[in-house]
Amino acid sequence: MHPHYPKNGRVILHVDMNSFYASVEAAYNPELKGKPLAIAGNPDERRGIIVTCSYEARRFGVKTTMPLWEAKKLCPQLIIMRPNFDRYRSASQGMFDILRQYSQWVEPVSIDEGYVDITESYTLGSPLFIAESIQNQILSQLDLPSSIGVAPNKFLAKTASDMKKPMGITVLRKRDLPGKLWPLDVKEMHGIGEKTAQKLYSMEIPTIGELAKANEIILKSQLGINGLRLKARANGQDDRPVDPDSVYDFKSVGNSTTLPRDTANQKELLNTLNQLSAKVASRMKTKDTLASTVMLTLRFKDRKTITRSRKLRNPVGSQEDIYTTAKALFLEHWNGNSIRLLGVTGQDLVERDDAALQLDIFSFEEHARKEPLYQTIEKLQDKFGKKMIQKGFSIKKEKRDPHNDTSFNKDFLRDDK
DNA sequence: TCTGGGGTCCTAGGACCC
DNA sequence: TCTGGGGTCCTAGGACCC
Repeated sequence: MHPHYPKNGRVILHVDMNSFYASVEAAYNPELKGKPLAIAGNPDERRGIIVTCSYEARRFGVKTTMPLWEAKKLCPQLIIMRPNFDRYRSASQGMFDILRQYSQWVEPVSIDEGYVDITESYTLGSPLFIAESIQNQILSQLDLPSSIGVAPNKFLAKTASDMKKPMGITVLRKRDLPGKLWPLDVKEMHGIGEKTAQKLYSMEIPTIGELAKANEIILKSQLGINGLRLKARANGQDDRPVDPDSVYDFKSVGNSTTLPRDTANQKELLNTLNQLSAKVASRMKTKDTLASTVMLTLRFKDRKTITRSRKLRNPVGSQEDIYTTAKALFLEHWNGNSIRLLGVTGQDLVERDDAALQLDIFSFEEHARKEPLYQTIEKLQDKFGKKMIQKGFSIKKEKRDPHNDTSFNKDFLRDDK
């Protein structure tokens, strides 16, 4: 299935779109080019934050996740737009279509970045030539800037694409590590966030180079197996394959909302919960999936957040079923304090057809206890047809072929991400 | 005037089973 | 009498990423 691993290694690209949402808006409306532009998630100014901003805005100190009011203070002439997800989705689709012209081994990571394994694409030119060609094509066809990392594995490719923005191409080979990677602060490393960086500092591991030669016993005791993985990455080791199928393996579907104001009004909260359940149900329907577990998220006024979940005997997909469980969890666990955010998530997802089958086998067992077996079999024959029953329920869904599957864009890109 | 919304993966304790 | 060791499932929380 996956490209074999040649003796002389793989060639992986990581393509990362620069300030994607803002760039797409500027491509739609060229008057926005060269101006400080920010996309803000929430129209409410009190709670709004910057999702993406142009490089011009960054020059004023505006950053992603910054509250809107703060950004305006730093840059009064900042142009603020709401997100237009349809535009971003179609731009993303265009970008991945371009990548697939160079290799079938394309793994979308998010709406604006992906990996390409070009090990077997050598007939098209050198890796650097392919990277330049992709970058030029994305710019000329979509009017969008990107950065590309070229490396022997995913981690180094990801790290490389981050090194030169916007419109950079960076090659990162193993022999480049001492000069280019090891001098960097550990907090620059993908996979190390605030907490882990602080732990590493206190262990006197301030740079990626120190991490690369750190004591594994100590690393494991402080950071678990993640510590060992980080050390391997720091040494340029990463054998994760580029997997075009991973996009289908979603594990959960959730919707949440920060309320316009904190409230302890039960009716209002349940009403919101109902709306969130409807969103989750409709998204699960387009993904043709059911949830075996429903999770409720509550964030209180002080931002303390709790989750409560329940595994169900039978998977659910309807708005009513999801809401019933979410509501029950809410009534069981809400302490009456003011709520800032509510969320509903479906987890343990199963495909709809498989779920229906499970249900019927379950009811088969139920019925078999209560009535003569032949009656049950007759009923099931009515339902499935005689052939299916004779086959003994061995009805398997065909495995999807991602390279010949037009539902790709529907599933992955049409869903708000 | 504080800090959105969508996810993934890992850990850890308790229940339960053999 | 007074208690092993291993495994899985469920639930909750935390770290991280875009």
